[in-house]
Amino acid sequence: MPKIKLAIVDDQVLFRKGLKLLISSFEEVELIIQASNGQELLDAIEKEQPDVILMDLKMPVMDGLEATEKVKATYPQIKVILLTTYDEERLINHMMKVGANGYLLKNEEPEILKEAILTVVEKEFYFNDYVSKALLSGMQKKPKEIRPWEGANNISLTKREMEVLQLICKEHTSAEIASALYISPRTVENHRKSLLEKTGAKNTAGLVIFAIQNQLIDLEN
Amino acid sequence: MPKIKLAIVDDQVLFRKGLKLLISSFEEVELIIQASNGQELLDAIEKEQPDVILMDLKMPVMDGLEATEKVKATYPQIKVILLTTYDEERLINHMMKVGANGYLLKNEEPEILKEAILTVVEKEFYFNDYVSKALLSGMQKKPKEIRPWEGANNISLTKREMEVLQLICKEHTSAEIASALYISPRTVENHRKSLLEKTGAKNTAGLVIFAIQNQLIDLEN
DNA sequence: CAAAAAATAGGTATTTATACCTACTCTTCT
DNA sequence: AGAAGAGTAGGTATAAATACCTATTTTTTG
Repeated sequence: MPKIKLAIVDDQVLFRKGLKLLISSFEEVELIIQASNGQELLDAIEKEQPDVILMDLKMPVMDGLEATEKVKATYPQIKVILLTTYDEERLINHMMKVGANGYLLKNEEPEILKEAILTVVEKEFYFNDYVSKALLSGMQKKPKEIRPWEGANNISLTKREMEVLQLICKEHTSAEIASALYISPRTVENHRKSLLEKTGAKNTAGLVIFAIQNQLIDLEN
Repeated sequence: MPKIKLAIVDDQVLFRKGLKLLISSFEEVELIIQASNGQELLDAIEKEQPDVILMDLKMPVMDGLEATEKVKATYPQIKVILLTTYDEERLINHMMKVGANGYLLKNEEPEILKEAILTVVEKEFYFNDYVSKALLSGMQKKPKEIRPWEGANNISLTKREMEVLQLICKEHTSAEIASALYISPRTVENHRKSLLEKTGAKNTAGLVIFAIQNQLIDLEN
């Protein structure tokens, strides 16, 4: 069984040296690249591709997020584990978006590091409890924003109006919405009318803007 | 140490009975509610609140997602584990959004079920590999769908098209845009036409979505 | 239970948007 | 010099959205 080829990217020399020593005690892992920033890493992986990259989040020249994105664009098969000092929940969502396969606190035990490396190779991802919890709380609607269309602006849309609005944002015509909801096109037009009145929009464009500003629709899908 | 109070919600009687028997072998857990749909559950938890709810995703009257949302609105401390037959990746994101604490396939081993129940009580969430992987792939930008109109397609709007698009997003009609730009309404319609063609939008709503996704307009103003 | 709100749907009319054309001028690029 | 694209504008249609109406049924709420 071939060893897992590893790259370390961190601007702190001492941290790299320590990590190198630590990793030399893992029989399954072989350190092939050491870089002090994202640019150095990108230059190095052109010659030889590692299986896993341990990447510091905060680095000069090119930070971990940017570097991860670029690595993944060219070598999607390389697994990237991001390292950071703090448990920055708000960053985790963004990390995952750039394509990182895992996330690890720098003050974890060496066994956890080893487990993370082996896990990303085997399962494509490594999620510890920090990440899972952050992902969860990041995704879940906060009590306040469960119904964002109620409250602040004091505009409350009915269930039907919401459905119609969402279909409008998916570029459907009144007739199409009518068949989708099994109601008359005239009824849809009534809903459109009250949507225009309630939101103060002048036309369909205004309705879409309203929906997006109030996060009533999911731009991703 | 008090037992964990559990509720089961599933429309299939046989499944409920089987689950009940299974759970009776867990010393840490006590089954206090059985319901066959979301509405029954909501009625039942008014009298006594469980610690954990095992909820089927597909149910008549009120499905698992809707029921989860309603339970969480009133009793955010109750942990909800959603059960489903298939590994429906595309649903997982939505499940988490309504506030579920975990997600489990119905064909898991009993030990996994027990682990899931104990884990949600202890850690607020239970993520198995299915979920983690789905979450990850759901969040990561797919190379192809990052921005279909950027890169490969390389949609580039002309100066005029951009101006027209921005005015469309400000809820102006073609006639209004024409006077604003001192050109004929017909010309504006030509620009609209090429905007629809270039962006692949079906109508004004699609144009607005495009403009926002590509940050061509400022949502604040 | 009565009142209010929501959802339903029809009539009629006008305004806007979209489709499919042609065609001229001007600049830019090869 | 010729081609290509951008910007301009007109004709003729149809499709869709919007404006005002009335009116019934169902659901929610006080």
